[in-house]
Amino acid sequence: MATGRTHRPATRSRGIPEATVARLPLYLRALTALSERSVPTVSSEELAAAAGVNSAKLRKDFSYLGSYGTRGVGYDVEYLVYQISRELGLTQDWPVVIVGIGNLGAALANYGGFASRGFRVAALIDADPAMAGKPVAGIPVQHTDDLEKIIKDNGVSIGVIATPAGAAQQVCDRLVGAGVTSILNFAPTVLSVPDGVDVRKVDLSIELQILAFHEQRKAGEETAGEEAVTASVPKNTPKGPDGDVPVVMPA
Amino acid sequence: MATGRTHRPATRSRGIPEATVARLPLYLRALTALSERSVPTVSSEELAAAAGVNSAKLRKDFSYLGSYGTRGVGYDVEYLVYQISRELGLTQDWPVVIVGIGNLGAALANYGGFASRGFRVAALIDADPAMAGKPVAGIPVQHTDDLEKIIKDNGVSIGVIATPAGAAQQVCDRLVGAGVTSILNFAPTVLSVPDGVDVRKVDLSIELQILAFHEQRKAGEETAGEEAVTASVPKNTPKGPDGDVPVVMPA
DNA sequence: TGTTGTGAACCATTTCACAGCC
DNA sequence: GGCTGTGAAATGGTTCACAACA
Repeated sequence: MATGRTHRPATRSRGIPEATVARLPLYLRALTALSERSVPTVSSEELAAAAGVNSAKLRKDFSYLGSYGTRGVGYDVEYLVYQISRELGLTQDWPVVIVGIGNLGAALANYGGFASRGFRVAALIDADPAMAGKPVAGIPVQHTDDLEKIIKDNGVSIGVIATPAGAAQQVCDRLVGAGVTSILNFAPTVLSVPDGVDVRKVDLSIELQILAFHEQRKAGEETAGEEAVTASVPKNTPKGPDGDVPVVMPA
Repeated sequence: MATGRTHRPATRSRGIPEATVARLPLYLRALTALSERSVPTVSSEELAAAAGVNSAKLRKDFSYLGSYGTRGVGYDVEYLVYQISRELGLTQDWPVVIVGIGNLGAALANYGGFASRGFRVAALIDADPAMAGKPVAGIPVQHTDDLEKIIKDNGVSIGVIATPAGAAQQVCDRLVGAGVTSILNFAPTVLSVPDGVDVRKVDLSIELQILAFHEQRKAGEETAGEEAVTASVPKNTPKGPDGDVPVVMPA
């Protein structure tokens, strides 16, 4: 969902399909759980079940990374955890700033899973002078005036926008101007960014509307007499990696 | 079970592609903004720009809904707003419950865009007895014990899960048992649900990891020639080839 | 034997390009 | 002349099915 032309045409063998990239975090999470239970190896079938995908897809996904499995046996859990982490760039530290410390921004700052995987909240930024200095999740909020300096001092390349929609584009422009090249946008707006900058968006309202669409169709289904089909609707939204079937996961 | 011969006859005529459905909310938002500015008509080019897609895609998307445009002129804004709203099921009221009123759940409850389009927060539910009765966003929190009753009394078919990961599956099971057929999951877990139940997930950590992947790639771009780590690397070595820092994540 | 890795078939989505209509 | 609506081509992603191999 990057905007416009992102990075490079040089379609090297190094090119991992976007759909695969989007599933790697899912595999990683399932693998981490296995690792914590000291499970040494896992088959594609088991891991796929834990990640909620089918095994053929998982094997194909892994084949883009290399041949990390052992035929007749499966995959070494620790080894895969490391390889996927490395592929995702999680073996390095990613300082992140959150801009807009309202309800949502504060919730994000407090979100634990944030820090756990190489991401570190380097700074919180808000436009309200009254918030300046107040600690949220143990981190003092800084004023928007210092945005550029904060970005540069901390070497931030990933920014999270949790401002109201009206402020989002302006904040985005400043982040990009200061050197941020990846943005996670929670504001309900389409952001416009130059080439080379990635934007991903998270939008509650859109997700609900998509659910409503399917919900409405389910309701109308009983009355639609012509279809003999339908023991199951095309559930499951093949948009990203889907949340669908199985299982597990502690903490 | 998902593995059985699932030869499902494709749902024809009424079948709007999932990718199109996922973009309708985007179009709707852009159209609503135009409507508020009293713009009477838009071309596919203009609307596409506002929604952040290209115009061919937009026209193709609209063609699945019907022929709502006028050649040589464009689309009537009000008319399209209505058609898309109807298609998405937003002309009816959708009572929603939020389960798990922590930082995130409270932020969601306070989120304005929620109520704006047919979605109404019918109840807030939390497992902590100490929260019971306390108002969040003007709505009193109710205890999990009453979950089933709340769902039924309010005719809720959409549930939002904002609990810790460990509680999510159990909450999900109870929601589904009580009649919920669409779930928006904020907990970092793969939920298992029966056929006919839709799950969409929103996962901050996954989004960041996807960004990190691209970010890493950008960084490696200038200094090309990344060495290929491949099958020649001995397995069972959770250590990188060279001095790479192997970060195996903690909880 | 059991399970991976992968061509090849299949399916979905995007993009192109232009005919059709205002 | 301008803009929509849509076949057809191109691209991207998923699933099948089986050979390779520890």
